[in-house]
Amino acid sequence: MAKQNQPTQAELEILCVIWERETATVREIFEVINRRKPTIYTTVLKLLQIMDEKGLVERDRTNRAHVYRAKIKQSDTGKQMLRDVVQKVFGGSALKLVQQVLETETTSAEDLREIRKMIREAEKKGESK
Amino acid sequence: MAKQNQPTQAELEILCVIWERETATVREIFEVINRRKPTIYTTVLKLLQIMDEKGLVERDRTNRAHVYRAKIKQSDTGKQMLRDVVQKVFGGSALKLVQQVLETETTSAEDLREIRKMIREAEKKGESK
DNA sequence: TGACAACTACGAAAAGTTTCGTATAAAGTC
DNA sequence: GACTTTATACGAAACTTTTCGTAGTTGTCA
Repeated sequence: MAKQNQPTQAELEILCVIWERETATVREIFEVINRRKPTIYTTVLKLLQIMDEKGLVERDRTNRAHVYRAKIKQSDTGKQMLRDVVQKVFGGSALKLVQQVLETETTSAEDLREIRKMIREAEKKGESK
Repeated sequence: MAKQNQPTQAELEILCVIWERETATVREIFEVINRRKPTIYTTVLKLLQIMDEKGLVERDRTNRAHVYRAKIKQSDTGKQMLRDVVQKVFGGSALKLVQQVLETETTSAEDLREIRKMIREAEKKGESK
């Protein structure tokens, strides 16, 4: 089932790192995060333990250094967060949101082509209904 | 100047209501929010006072019931939030985000046409550089 | 004017999140 | 084997955010 367990800010930071590399140990995650923002090792560790309890990640304890893996998908998390943003600040309009993104983020030519393609598909889907 | 003062969850909830009606009293905001989630009047009041201090809203105190108005724009807040989401869960790719939105939210035919237009513009902008 | 209703102010409790220190165990090194 | 390094566990402090109760003020109306 779905979750009411959305990750907090710090948890998201950590999930990010895990998502990028499929699997990670505390030390690996710590290295990355510590580079961006000086942090203490056990803080990351503790957070991961909490995330484990919450079911956001799972861990393989066979080796001394436990290996973590995300239990929630990046795309689901993104979906949820976007749903929130659309709802709260774009009054439910996906259009306005996309508009905002295209204005704000620099988007490469390939990406734009890609988005075009997606729109075609979305239109097709719409017609068939 | 820009702000590091992003609204918290509850504050956003309130901002939403204000954005929708330009201007609002505590009672009006309370009514709306209380409908969604039973709340106590003074909780909303307190939050608004805090938001005032933070500069998220401003208030006209001439009448007994103060009239609040958002001091940060909905679009700026949206921008900021999207920047976060793009960064954190879509690895900085606006494409992936748009993709997600088009898959998730139902988007009307007109909206799709509109998005198309925006892409043309984005492409033009890209070329000119 | 007196009683009541609707407001603001605000401190402090409660809840949620993040950070940090200490204890303890396993691995590696000389 | 003793020493150093690198792990996990975990409680509790520190912060942040949200909720709530109480006090005091102002307007209304009979």
